[in-house]
Amino acid sequence: MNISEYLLKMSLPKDVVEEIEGKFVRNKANSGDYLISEGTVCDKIYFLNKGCLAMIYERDNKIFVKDFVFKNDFASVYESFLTKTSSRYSLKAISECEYQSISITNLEDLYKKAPQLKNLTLKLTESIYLNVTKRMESLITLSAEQRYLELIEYRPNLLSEVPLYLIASYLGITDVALSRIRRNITS
Amino acid sequence: MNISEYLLKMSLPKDVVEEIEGKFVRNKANSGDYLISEGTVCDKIYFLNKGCLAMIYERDNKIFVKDFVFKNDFASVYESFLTKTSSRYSLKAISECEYQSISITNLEDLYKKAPQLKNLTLKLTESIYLNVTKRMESLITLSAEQRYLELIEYRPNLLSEVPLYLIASYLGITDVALSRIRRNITS
DNA sequence: TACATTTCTTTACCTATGTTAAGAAGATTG
DNA sequence: CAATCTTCTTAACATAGGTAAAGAAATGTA
Repeated sequence: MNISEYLLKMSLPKDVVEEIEGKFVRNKANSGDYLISEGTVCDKIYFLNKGCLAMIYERDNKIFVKDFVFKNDFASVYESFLTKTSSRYSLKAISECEYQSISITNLEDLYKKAPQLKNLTLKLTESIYLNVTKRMESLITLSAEQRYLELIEYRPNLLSEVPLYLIASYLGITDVALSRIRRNITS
Repeated sequence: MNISEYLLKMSLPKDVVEEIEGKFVRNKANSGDYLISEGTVCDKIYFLNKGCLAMIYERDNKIFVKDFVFKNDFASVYESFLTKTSSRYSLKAISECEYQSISITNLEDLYKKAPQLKNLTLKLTESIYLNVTKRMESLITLSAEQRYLELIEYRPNLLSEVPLYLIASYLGITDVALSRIRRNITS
């Protein structure tokens, strides 16, 4: 899947989609590469064609996973992108990736030519808002075990694509705690 | 402060602001009143002129506070509003409140007449996204005590306007745990 | 294939927070 | 003002999850 198919699904007209597609630059990343590094301003929006990304935050030898991005979805360090301030997160490839990206300048040009796109941006912002909200609710209302079960039900491919210590971090627990939880479940 | 002052600050032209203001209906609520009840669709956006609201979720005799709303800010059960599905949350007045509200129908009419307003909506969605994100980060990276200290620094008026057991819930802990934390701090 | 590195699991011990229950303090109502 | 209800604190005990360290398993590399 490429970005055109995605945009057509969102019922944008074909000519607009072609213009948008043209502004997106194709790229590859190896596992471990950083698309965005902590401390820099994220001035791009990415669309992931293949592979898996993690938005992470490193401190005191610990790693905090803010979110995962799977293929056929958009990615950006939105706080940095929206506020044009330097990002507290890195966007890191955790497998071999293929992606497309567009700069904020090109995106704003497109807004002028295709105002419908602003709707798309609004929808994307809404969609990531709904995601963060759901996750926050899980953190407050569920136990770590419940969150883990919910996660693998909701994103079954996660286990095969992402190392457990990153999943643990995403759940807000240590790898040791996750290991314990997994043992309890299988027994 | 009323909604006009707020909108003028966001540099919307005066005539647009007046039209918007006209579509907002003024209302009052007593402490304990529900503006929106769990299970209904939230089809309004509120602007709080006075008082304090809590977005809550009740289950098994427990109460989960999703967010507080203070005066001079907008409120809505956004997931319900955005997706037009029934809300899992209630919006409850926790003090004497005065507010203004606009229905989604009227809001969409305004979009047609004043497309700039869509920008405002985007900005609001972005702003609540930034809030939820910040809170989720706190939940993952900080201890309950750190979250409490951060909260009272960031929202110093909270302690005087909101009962502690609601603050505890917002922090993701019990009232008992918060009481312990407060004792440790003052000693 | 052998060695090195990364990821995962296990153990032992520690701490923060949950649960339940009781009482104190404060607020509300007849 | 007394009675009632709500909120806050404290105590005692239970449990989930953290920390550190070690080894096992898996993966990557010379």
